[in-house]
Amino acid sequence: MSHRIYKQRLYGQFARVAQALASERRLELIDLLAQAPRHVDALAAETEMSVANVSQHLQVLRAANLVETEREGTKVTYRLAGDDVLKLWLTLRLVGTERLPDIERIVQQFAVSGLEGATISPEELATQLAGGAVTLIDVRPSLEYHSGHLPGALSVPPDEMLQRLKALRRDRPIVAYCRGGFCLFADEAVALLRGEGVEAYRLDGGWPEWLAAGRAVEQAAAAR
Amino acid sequence: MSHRIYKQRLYGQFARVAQALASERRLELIDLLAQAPRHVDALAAETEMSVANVSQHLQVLRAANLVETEREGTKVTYRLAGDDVLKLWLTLRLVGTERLPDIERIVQQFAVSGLEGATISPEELATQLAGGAVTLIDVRPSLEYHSGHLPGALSVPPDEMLQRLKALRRDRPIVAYCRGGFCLFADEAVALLRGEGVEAYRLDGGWPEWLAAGRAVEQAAAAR
DNA sequence: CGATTTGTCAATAGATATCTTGAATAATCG
DNA sequence: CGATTATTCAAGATATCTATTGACAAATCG
Repeated sequence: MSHRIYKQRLYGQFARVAQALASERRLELIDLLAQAPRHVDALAAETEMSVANVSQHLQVLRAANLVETEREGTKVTYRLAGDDVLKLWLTLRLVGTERLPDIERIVQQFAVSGLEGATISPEELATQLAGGAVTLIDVRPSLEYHSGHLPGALSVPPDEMLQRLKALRRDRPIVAYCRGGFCLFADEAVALLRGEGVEAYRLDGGWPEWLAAGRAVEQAAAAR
Repeated sequence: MSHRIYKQRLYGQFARVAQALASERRLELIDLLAQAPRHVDALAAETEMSVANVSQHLQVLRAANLVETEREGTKVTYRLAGDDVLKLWLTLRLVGTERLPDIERIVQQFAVSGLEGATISPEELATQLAGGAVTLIDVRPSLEYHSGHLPGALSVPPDEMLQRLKALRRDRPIVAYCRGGFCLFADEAVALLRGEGVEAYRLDGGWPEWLAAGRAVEQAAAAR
């Protein structure tokens, strides 16, 4: 029966995509690339993997066409191949969050305290931004900020958080965002600000979620 | 640095989900369960796998909480654990379709001919159904039809297609749907009808896509 | 040109995953 | 209760995946 052959071939192809995702390490790489395109050595440094190992994992992702490369001199930039890949990663995370109780446990174990009710939805933020009545800060490494950020956001890199937070005007609410659902940078910033009596909120989600939702952004001209 | 530990544990969890999907066989099982809950032996028969092997794959899916089971006497029914799992599978398929050129090639190789422009979008169908001016047929095995189908759809099981199509009234357009994007049952029905001069269309997508879009359905009371 | 930087490739050992086989369990039926 | 049906479990051979090591290639720089 040729129907079987047809289906087997198709499932085999879809499995290629799933197999490419089926590695802790590669998911970490995808998550980083969801923030900004990067060179191989930057990925290696951030993930504490060897360059050779990162390169090998990137080849796997590239074989499934989930990432694209571009050479610039001696360096090679990797980026996600498209919005659909970002969406797949976010959906995978969603399913994990709903299905695996362990995830909730891990999150609670590392959660920053004192943030109850201190979140703001993307819709709310969009409204607030239109009114211009809040200060928005991007709590991610500056490489990521410079690759693209929410409209009007100020950069507060995590490794300079203390100084940068001091320099902010505090006469209106501050909203912080970072890499997304499981990233703690924004939580830390909000906790620090609240500890000093400032009205601060954390955006529900982060850069990738905002991007995937198709909302307005300020983005560096991405070579394509 | 405890951030690293936190991230590694999280990625490890998400990888569990991806690993569960990373098998041709398990994707086929998920695809069948996306149509209707089933017993193990039904899954084995439909996939031409041994019961033991199917059971083993189902255990993997269950370990990742992607499927649920329910015992009924000596039989065990498996079903997808939730809409989020269905959505993940559809998203994975979408990414495959966009990223892997091989898929397009396989589809074209097996495509039913004579169907150019013979598709209708879900939105259009919803409007037509409200007007009651079309005959809607569900071209899937009757087990799947009885588990749930589009409102007002008539069952035309693939193995009785010829007789059932003859019994349809032909004074108004006929719309066929089946298991979804890569299923050929509806295409075959439409091709047969068109060959006899009947105005027939194929719904873009199928049962899982309709369900995932949150549209109205007629569904058997699912034990939960 | 030779040296340097950056990334890829190849080989290998160890760990995981897959499928088959046959035995074990769980519920039902006569 | 023993027999039957439906499913799961355990063991083992085979294949695949992972991380490491060291060699190789490509572009740049002095």
